[in-house]
Amino acid sequence: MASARQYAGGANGNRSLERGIEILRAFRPGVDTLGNGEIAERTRLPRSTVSRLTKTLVKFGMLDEVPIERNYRLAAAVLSLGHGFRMGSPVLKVLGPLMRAESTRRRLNVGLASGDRTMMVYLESIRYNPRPTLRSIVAGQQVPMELTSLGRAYLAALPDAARDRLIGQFKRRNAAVAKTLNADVQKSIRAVKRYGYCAVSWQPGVLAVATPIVLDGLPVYALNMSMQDIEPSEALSAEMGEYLMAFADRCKHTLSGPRDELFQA
Amino acid sequence: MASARQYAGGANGNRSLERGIEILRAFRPGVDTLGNGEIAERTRLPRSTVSRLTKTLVKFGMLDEVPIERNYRLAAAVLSLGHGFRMGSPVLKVLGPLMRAESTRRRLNVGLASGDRTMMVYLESIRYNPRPTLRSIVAGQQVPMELTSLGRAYLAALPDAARDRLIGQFKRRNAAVAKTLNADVQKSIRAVKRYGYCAVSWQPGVLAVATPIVLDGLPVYALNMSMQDIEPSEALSAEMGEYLMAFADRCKHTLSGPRDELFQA
DNA sequence: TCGCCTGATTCCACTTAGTGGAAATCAGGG
DNA sequence: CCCTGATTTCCACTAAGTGGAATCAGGCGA
Repeated sequence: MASARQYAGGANGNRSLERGIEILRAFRPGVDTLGNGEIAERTRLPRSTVSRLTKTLVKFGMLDEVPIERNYRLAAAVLSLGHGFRMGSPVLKVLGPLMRAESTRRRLNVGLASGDRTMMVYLESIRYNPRPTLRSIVAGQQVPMELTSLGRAYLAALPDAARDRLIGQFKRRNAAVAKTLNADVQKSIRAVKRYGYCAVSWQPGVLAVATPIVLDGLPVYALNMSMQDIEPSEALSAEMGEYLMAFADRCKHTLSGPRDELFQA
Repeated sequence: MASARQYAGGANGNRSLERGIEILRAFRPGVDTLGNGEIAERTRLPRSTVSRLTKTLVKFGMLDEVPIERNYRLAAAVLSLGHGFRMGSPVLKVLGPLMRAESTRRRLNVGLASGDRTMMVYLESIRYNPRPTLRSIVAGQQVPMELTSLGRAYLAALPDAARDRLIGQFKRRNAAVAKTLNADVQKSIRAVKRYGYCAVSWQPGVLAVATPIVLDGLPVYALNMSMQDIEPSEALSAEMGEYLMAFADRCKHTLSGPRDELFQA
């Protein structure tokens, strides 16, 4: 007898699809391959259900089987989707070239990100290096929202309800440091509201500043600049903040110019 | 009364999940945003069903709503998945650095791709340019399997059944040129089997050569080299073929060395 | 080599979750 | 303000999905 608890089905969504997506999301950087058992544990789904869903995901190209180890890894189709996302993003289309030029001009890293649950996802992260061949561009990398300037700038621009919901999740996730962390987050958010940007050094020797980009009818983005192998200081923060705000102004100007292009092909 | 035709459900898969994935796949480069109506047309699904599934996809971060136009676009989470795929790919982990070095050394484009349905998907495409700042790396781009050296090398290495299924799809898709195209494809496949690689010029002024990479327990990959703004010729094909085969040998050697690393973290 | 043992897959009766046509709602333009 | 075209919600229906139990496969130790 199925003891299944109710799923508020009907018009509210689709349970199987939700579960399938959760399975895909169980594959994060660091966990390259997962077997049905591990997936079942992580997603807290019955094993038979997982078995069926992974089969479907394989059939539709989202997962590859690794028969030798009886497990799965993400398949090439997810990369196409990611590429589609980047190509379809009007903001990236406009800001990408500007960001690359600015990275070279200022000799620092420039990034554009948006939120996904409790993480920030880089649409593009341009890693500056004095040697041109060592510069690189990364897309899709995740960084924690509550610990980074990027995430805090994003939070500052979010509608109150959404922000509060997220902050609740940070607390639940890491109750130990919730107090002090929350204070830091609030401070950054106030900084964004007052000065337009916030500065955070969450990795030793790295200083980052970030500012939100808000466009009507589009998700909130955050733009950052960062340098590594430096000594974080007030003065440096202020200087990078200047650069960032000047750049963000140019970005917003460019974005608001041919606004139609944002929504047309 | 639901006139729904049977879906061979049960152990064979999950219909809702299939449909949800098809909706995501409807967003291809070129179609940045889609409304529920267009999605319904393209996927041939009932509108109410699409409405429910898109709602779920939004809730789980795979789609963003564009309320102003009442439609959807791919969301940041798909980019994370793509990044996860790249980070989790043991082959790319090993070959990426080699490919970048080889691109610089030989002054040409180097790419690694795998198949997704009837398209090839670049895990990495390194675009050589004399000016280092203009070099770029792209991931996730799709190119047609039957028209490219990449795709034909891939086909040549596929198990017979899978290859025949795909060739059937090419024919169905474009019955007009099926004859001549099929001959070309077969010729390329024979070239791969005889010489290890095939050469194709499917874009004017661009010549590409490709060879398959087959590893036990992993999907088939194809490695290519290409040059643009040149005059395709037999001699050039042969030269690039030499380079490619030499490089592929090094790749295979590197891959088979620490084989464990392919499957371990 | 053989048989245990762990984990994946398939089976199957149950019923909930999903379906799709129709009605209601919404947004936008004339 | 009403009309129009599209989208969302409603709702009765039942097929599709579910999950526990049985079966199967494959690796390991004896």
